[in-house]
Amino acid sequence: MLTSLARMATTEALTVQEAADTTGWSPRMLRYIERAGLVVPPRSASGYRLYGAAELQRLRTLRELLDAHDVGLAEIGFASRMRTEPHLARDVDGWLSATATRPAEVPADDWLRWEQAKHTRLLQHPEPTPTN
Amino acid sequence: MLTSLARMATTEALTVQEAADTTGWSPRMLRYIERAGLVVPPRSASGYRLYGAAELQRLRTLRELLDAHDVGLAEIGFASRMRTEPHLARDVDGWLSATATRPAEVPADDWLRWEQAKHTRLLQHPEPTPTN
DNA sequence: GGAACCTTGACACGACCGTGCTAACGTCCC
DNA sequence: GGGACGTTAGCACGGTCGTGTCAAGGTTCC
Repeated sequence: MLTSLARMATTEALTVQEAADTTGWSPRMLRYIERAGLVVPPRSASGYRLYGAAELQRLRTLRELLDAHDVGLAEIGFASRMRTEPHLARDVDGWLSATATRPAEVPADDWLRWEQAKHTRLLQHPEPTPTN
Repeated sequence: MLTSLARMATTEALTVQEAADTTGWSPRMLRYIERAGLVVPPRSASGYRLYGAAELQRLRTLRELLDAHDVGLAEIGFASRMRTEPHLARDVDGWLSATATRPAEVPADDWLRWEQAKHTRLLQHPEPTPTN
């Protein structure tokens, strides 16, 4: 609307609904995203969220990020944790670096089978049927 | 039991139940963990899971990892994804590096408030009460 | 050949994720 | 002062996570 355009020109900040309109997120999700600590807009004196150009950009790229790869807000929230908690990052990376159960005595075709299964990031299609 | 000890000495591999007993996980969880691609033991000709020393060690350290920090299997599964999918890692790290909505015009105490909120990894205690 | 184990598959369940909607109440602005 | 909008809190709902349990069927081994 004209009002929003006017305010944008003057105060350089949008309200939730306006930000929602220009980013494709719903107001509900904008609050949720804030809650997850991913995009936290400043507030007006009376508590209104004020989305500036920076936040809008961030929201759009966030959407692209989620759409591109199959990830959720929780996941990138976790990634964020990994950078702010070096303690955590060290342990997790350390564990993952331990070359998971070195596959030396694996029959080679079995290896291949579970290797593919592993690439289906988590549970998905079951079909393995254990050769019985 | 004696049986398991005997087999361990000879074939160097434990069955699910035995592995469960020595690692503290339940058999159910061992299968779940395998499904998540975190610890995948080789199989016997007839399909039995064979947990060797490497897997057992891995299972114990995994437990420590989860207990130490507040993380779940899904999370470290995601961390694993980050290392095997550089495409993903690049995008996520890139997004996080964008110093989230530079807090220049934030009233400094507000900043502090949402900064702490962010550290409650995701939703938790609500109390903020927006200064109204 | 039978007991004790293994396998997969499924139901169940509480907790959280992602989302929408409604309620109750404050703010903005004409 | 009233309407359009903001704020939070809450219910709801399908989906996933982390678990347990139980069923149906193969294996091991005495």
